[in-house]
Amino acid sequence: MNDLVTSTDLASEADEPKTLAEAAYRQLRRDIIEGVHRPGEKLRVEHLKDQYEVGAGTLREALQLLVTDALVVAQGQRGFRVAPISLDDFADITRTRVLLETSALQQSIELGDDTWEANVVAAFHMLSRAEDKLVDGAKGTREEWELRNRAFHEVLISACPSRWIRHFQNILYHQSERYRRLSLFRQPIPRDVHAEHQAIVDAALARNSAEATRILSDHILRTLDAVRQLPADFIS
Amino acid sequence: MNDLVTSTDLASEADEPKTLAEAAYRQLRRDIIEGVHRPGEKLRVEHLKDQYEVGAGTLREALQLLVTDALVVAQGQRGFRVAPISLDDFADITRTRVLLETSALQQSIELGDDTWEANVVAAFHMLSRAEDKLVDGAKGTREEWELRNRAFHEVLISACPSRWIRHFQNILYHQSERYRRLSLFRQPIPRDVHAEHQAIVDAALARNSAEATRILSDHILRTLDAVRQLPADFIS
DNA sequence: ATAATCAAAAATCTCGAGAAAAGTTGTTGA
DNA sequence: TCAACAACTTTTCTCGAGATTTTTGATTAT
Repeated sequence: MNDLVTSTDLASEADEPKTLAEAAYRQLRRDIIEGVHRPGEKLRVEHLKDQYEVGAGTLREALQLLVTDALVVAQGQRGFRVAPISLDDFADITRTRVLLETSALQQSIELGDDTWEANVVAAFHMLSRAEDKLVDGAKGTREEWELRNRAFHEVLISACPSRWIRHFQNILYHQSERYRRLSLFRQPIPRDVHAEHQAIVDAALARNSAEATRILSDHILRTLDAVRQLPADFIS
Repeated sequence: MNDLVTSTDLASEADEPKTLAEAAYRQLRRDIIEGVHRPGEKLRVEHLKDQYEVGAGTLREALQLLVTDALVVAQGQRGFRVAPISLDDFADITRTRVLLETSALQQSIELGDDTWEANVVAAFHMLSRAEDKLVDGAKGTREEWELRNRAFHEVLISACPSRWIRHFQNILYHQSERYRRLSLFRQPIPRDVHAEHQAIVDAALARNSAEATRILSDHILRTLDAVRQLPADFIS
């Protein structure tokens, strides 16, 4: 049932890294998203090439790839640094996500076939299971939940034929994931997220486009409100 | 009057290239957009490094930067090639542009101040002048028109506070520009584009958001219809 | 004490050569 | 004649050292 979903992103993602540069890229991306490298931190090639066990030029390429995702900024002749964060930026990311994701969902609902429906309920089921394990608080369950949450949102819009919207949505998801992890967001669990997901699934399967996009919109925007109520030194 | 506009893109663009890699990147981008390197064409590093007079590693970096703009695709261990084109892709690009650009215009109309209005009329004036010269058919006037057309569309949404929307819109504009130049589109001039631009300006200054976005939407989508009526070997 | 100037140090950027992989051609055997 | 295998050529990928640029720290003059 898993392989119903086929990854057709612009930057093909799913498969194994075929080159050292790409491997370093993925490790670096993971470390940045998880906050190992702090926002605004300078990324010195000479220092990192040992840590990631690649040559200088190779690491350089990995950094360039991260510029694509806007997780790293390159400044002229002054090297690289981790993209800074701000509340304004997160608000921007969230609103843009709403714009893209609602449009994508609308098209998905319009065009999705039986297989899409099956994928949606399957992904929702996986996510629900992950939520059950989450209350126990065992280690690694949070990681699992993040993955399945991402998969759920991805499957929802998987029937949207626009590769560009999915591409941009993908970038924004990485961005907001960074904010989510960086913030004290590691709090217990998001609110009654389960009910919201359930409502989205119901509306989607009922082909109620207006309702589904409305709920999804609220769902995404709620994370913005949550971050707004965080301590001010969040920007770090 | 010109410096009213401040470039605040994610990937800062306006200034001079500060590095060899970036210089090569811009030349390559220009050549790809103008069709010097055809869609699907293989981009061999060994051959291009002489042509652009940089080292192999440097050219490699330039190619990576182009992957960001989705003008070049990198395949695992099999080098780079110019991103292929298709009618479906162009349709996708155009529709996504409509989604982003109308949203941006709506916010611009809502938030734009006097300076924004001044920039809009100024850019429109520059564009109109370029159209006048265009009928003479002197060389280089087409280039000038493209630049000012781009500037006009950029200024229109310049009051949109979302850096992300402007960033994505920027990428898509490059993409559609490639299609426009690649196609036989070099035809006389787009239709009565002037009247459409005029109508957009009027609606924007009247703060008639619904009207302005409707016209802009039609305006962008019309280019899609034009391409649809091109010979089939357009995909080349 | 503050500001400007200049030299040392660190980091980035660039390059060409060597290692690994992919693609091509020619040969052998059924 | 066709398919499979092997050696060769081409291309990509990787690495470390040298050249430029930026940054830091100390010195001097106002």
